[in-house]
Amino acid sequence: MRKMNNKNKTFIDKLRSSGLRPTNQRVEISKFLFNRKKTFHFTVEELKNSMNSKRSKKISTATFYNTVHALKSAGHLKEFSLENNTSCYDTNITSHHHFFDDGKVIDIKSDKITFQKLPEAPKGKKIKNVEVVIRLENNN
Amino acid sequence: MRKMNNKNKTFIDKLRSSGLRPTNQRVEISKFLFNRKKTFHFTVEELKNSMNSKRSKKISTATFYNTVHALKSAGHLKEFSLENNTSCYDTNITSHHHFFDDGKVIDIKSDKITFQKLPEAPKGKKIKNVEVVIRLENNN
DNA sequence: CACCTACTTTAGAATAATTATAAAGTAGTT
DNA sequence: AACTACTTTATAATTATTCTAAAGTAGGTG
Repeated sequence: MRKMNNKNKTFIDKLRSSGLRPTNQRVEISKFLFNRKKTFHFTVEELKNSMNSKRSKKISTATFYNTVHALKSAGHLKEFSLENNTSCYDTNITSHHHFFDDGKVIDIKSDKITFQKLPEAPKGKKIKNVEVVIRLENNN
Repeated sequence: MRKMNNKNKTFIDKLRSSGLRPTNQRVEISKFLFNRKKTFHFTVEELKNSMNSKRSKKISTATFYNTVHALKSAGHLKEFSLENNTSCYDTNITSHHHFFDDGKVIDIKSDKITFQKLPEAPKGKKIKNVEVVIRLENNN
């Protein structure tokens, strides 16, 4: 018997409306990612480990990559690069900035940073977005 | 006979004063990186290819990685991550920002961006640096 | 419902960037 | 000239990610 509850409906709709078939794996991953209060930062490897450690039937690595890319393309995830050259994803897709604190990533709400001066885009180009990273270190 | 000119002296001193033995490979790489007017952005792979294509005696990949890391640790290079998860290095070590334009990186002088508002660092932490990336796209 | 087809998932191989290893070479000191 | 610690090198190993091609499934269609 297939599990199904009213939570799933939300994610099935979310997937469908993005042109993605709501397969079991995609629904499970969506539920894991989006069914939470706080925004969530993760690498694909971390996502895979957290989910699969709780599951008897594992989801394959390729599916995690496929699904995360699909969700990103659909605009449900934001991607950014960490120092150590791995892709990190963020369930907070609103425009915002980040603290980087030794591998840990903390969101900064967009309105916490405002600019006095910004450069013009080179000729023929325009600004797509502005992203600020504030690197932290320990006091003293 | 060992090649030696007054340019080399500069880089030998630069290496020595950073606690790095001025080996031939390191001097050559330093000369290639720092003996130019404009600042230079590169990945290790690019550096290796540009230098080795002109050389009969090739420098090994590991040495390029070792030397770039050593120069970075000594504060002569800045590192940043590209979208495609490769490390990019910058010979401009002064505080500054970047335009990212489809893989191409363009420096933005520090004084071209000023802040009206910046968030406070979390308790026990302080701000190490603030880095802005302005992503560009084509007009229209 | 039975079937069809395009989209998905999967295990495993392939790739790319980087790091580790350990043997041979070299700088700088004695 | 000899010594020793630091470097370089080729090669293997590792890590993150993508590719491949075969097996599975969603969502029509009749």
